[in-house]
Amino acid sequence: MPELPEVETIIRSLRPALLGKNVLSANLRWNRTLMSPSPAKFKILIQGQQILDIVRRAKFLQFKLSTYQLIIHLRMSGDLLVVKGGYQAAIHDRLILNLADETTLVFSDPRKFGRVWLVEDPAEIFQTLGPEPLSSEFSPGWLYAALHNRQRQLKPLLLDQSFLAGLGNIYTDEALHLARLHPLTRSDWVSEEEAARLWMAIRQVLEEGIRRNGASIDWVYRGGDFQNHFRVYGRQGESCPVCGTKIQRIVVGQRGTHFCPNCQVLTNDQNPVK
DNA sequence: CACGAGACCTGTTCGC
DNA sequence: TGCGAACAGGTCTCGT
Repeated sequence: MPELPEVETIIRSLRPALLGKNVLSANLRWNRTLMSPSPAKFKILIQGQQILDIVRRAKFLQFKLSTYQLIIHLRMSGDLLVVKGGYQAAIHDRLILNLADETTLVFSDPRKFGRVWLVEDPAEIFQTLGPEPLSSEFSPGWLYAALHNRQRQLKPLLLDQSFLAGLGNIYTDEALHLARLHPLTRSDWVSEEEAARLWMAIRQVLEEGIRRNGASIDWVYRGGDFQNHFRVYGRQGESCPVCGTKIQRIVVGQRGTHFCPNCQVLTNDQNPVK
């Protein structure tokens, strides 16, 4: 699914097209997309709501409306697009919002994992999220302390949204390679210097992802071009851009994990997490 | 607390 | 060509 940079890119494209617009009606085409309230209530409550602002929290899109907030998580295959003029629903459309001025906001999601909420206050949805990696709250010192609070493998820990909010499978692999840390490294074995490197790497890959308008892989094309600049993700068998060693793919926590066995050496292999 | 497996879903690509 | 397996940007729940 989209990770932080893809969500950020989508929001930046939606904002100018949607701010100030009123919602006329909603067409929910797959009930399980909607977490709350009930479909009937949702259709009534969202009518007449004006879109005042659209912001991002972790991988969630947060639409601030007149009274309520529309919260959307795109999960693996969700996408949002704005169509001007008449719109004919397509096969994978799960929620369609008809807006003023012949404008349509379409939530398309082939795999049906995406979720939508309409709430007065999203605090409950966000309450378990860790810090934003691009905020000042996320500092090298915080990261070092947080890593030492746990005994987890780095890769699954960085994917854990309650630890740090926004990284997904691609940017985690990219950040670990840039930081020269093996995905299975024990979090509490990371030195201060390594933590600082990881902090810098996370910032750098996310910022580059945003600068390149995100990554588009598979058939879910969103226009970004970060996929052409991956260091290791999906490049198993190819040469490491730093040292030329063949990039390896292993499975960690049921996620494909890509790394350079020469640049990213496991220093605690005598003391694995499990 | 930490991990692995299974579930939720559909579509594409890979391997024989 | 065909067909099943493997795989995909995420997250939740359960058992150990």
